[in-house]
Amino acid sequence: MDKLIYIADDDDNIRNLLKSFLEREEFRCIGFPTGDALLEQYSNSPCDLVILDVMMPGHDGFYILKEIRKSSNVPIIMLTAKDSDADYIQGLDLGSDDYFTKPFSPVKLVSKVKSVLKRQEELTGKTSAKETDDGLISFADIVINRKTKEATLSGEPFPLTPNEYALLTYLISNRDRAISRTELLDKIWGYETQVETRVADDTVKRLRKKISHSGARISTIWGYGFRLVTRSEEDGAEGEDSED
Amino acid sequence: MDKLIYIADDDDNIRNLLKSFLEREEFRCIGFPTGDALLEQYSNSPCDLVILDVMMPGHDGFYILKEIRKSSNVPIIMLTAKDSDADYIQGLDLGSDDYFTKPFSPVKLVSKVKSVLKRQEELTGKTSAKETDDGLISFADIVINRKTKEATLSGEPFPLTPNEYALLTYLISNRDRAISRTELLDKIWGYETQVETRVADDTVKRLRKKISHSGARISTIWGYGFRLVTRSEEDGAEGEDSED
DNA sequence: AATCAATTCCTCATATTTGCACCAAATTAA
DNA sequence: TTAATTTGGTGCAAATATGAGGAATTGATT
Repeated sequence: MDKLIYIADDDDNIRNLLKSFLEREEFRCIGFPTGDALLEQYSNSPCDLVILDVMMPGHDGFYILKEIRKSSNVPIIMLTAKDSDADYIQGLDLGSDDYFTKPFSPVKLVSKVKSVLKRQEELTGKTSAKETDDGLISFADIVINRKTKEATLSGEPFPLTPNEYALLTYLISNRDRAISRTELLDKIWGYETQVETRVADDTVKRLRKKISHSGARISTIWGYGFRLVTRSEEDGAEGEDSED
Repeated sequence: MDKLIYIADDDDNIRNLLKSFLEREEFRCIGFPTGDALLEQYSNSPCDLVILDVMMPGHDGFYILKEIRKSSNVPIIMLTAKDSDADYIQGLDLGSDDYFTKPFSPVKLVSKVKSVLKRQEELTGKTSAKETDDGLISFADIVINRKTKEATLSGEPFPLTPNEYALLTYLISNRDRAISRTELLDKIWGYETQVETRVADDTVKRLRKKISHSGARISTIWGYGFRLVTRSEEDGAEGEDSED
């Protein structure tokens, strides 16, 4: 996973507690005794998630939150001691942020961190190129909106099932290479699922039918997997390098 | 300030240039590679100002301008590559608020954006797509007052239960994206893990019934979750939901 | 205790998606 | 060429997702 988390809390105990729990889950953590210190570090070198206590020496957590929000949409989890703070937070339009009221369960916080990061990844995806930071990715005349989970073909709505959506998004994000069946099964169906190898072919088949009138085509790499190509460059390169 | 600006330009460089300049001034920006993509997004979730390039793949900026003007008086700034009066006049007659000829100064564009928005605010009071300073957020003909926790529909009082209120508020403040069930459970019910429950569906069900006579609709993203859209433009695009 | 509103749970009906079997077609190897 | 393997298409059944109605539960108030 390898995500970097900044934690600001003036209480050493809480900071270290959080660190140990998060590091046990393979997160990298840096703690700060004040929000200002965190902010300073963040502006030099951003991280993947921020945990902010509300009450701290110097500027309070709300101030730091606002400052970070001026330049970043990094997920932020607030820690509050008082219920009144919690009320206040709920009144805010916090967007994708979360809050915890002390005392809280470190286990729950960790799982919250995980789910927040997962959600973030869902939205942002890890696309090589072409991704416009507004959540749109496209290939030929197909545009996928990661935010609304909608796809369009030449501007027309283009209904996709969940699996088809995941497959097409993955293909588009990896347009520059061929993808093996096993990789598709891993990434889209997950490691655990016990399904036939041919299920990927099934979804490819259905997706092919749907995009048959588009400028995109899923070419077969015989004995290996698939690759997304534009219809104009019909004969995509066959056997690329790595196989597995 | 917190205004939302949509930009349509097929040139990634220009789009990103504008975005960075505008975001530096605290505007929120979403870029689109085509006017059609912008139009689609706008109809689902309006913004406070639109910047349109004239020459784009698909429908050109003037067409998009006309389409937007059919339903909205949002300020629109046109970008044109040609320094011809025809463009200027045509643009003005169609109801654009201003135009810039490429190459233009980003600084000037930003100041124009500011002045146009200021004028707009003086004219229409507060018609921001986002939260206004007095704690009001709105969508279609629904207005929610976060301070008093009251809602109105077309000005009429609109009773909501606590869960319905939380759900609707969350949907409205995340109008630009689809929201998964697990996120709703997480945010509104506070469930950490994926419990097998359909409480979210239940509340969605009841909320749908209540807003059935409003301009808003909760569309289902099959296999994923929900998203708030306006009822008026589920028009041309029929199956505009049920995609994932 | 009785009542009421809000929420959750349950069941059923329906629609959609997905996995798989089976066979045909394509590709490779011999 | 033939045989073995891989891939693609059709159709169907199982699994899953959704929505509606209403019953059960909770919690507050009388």
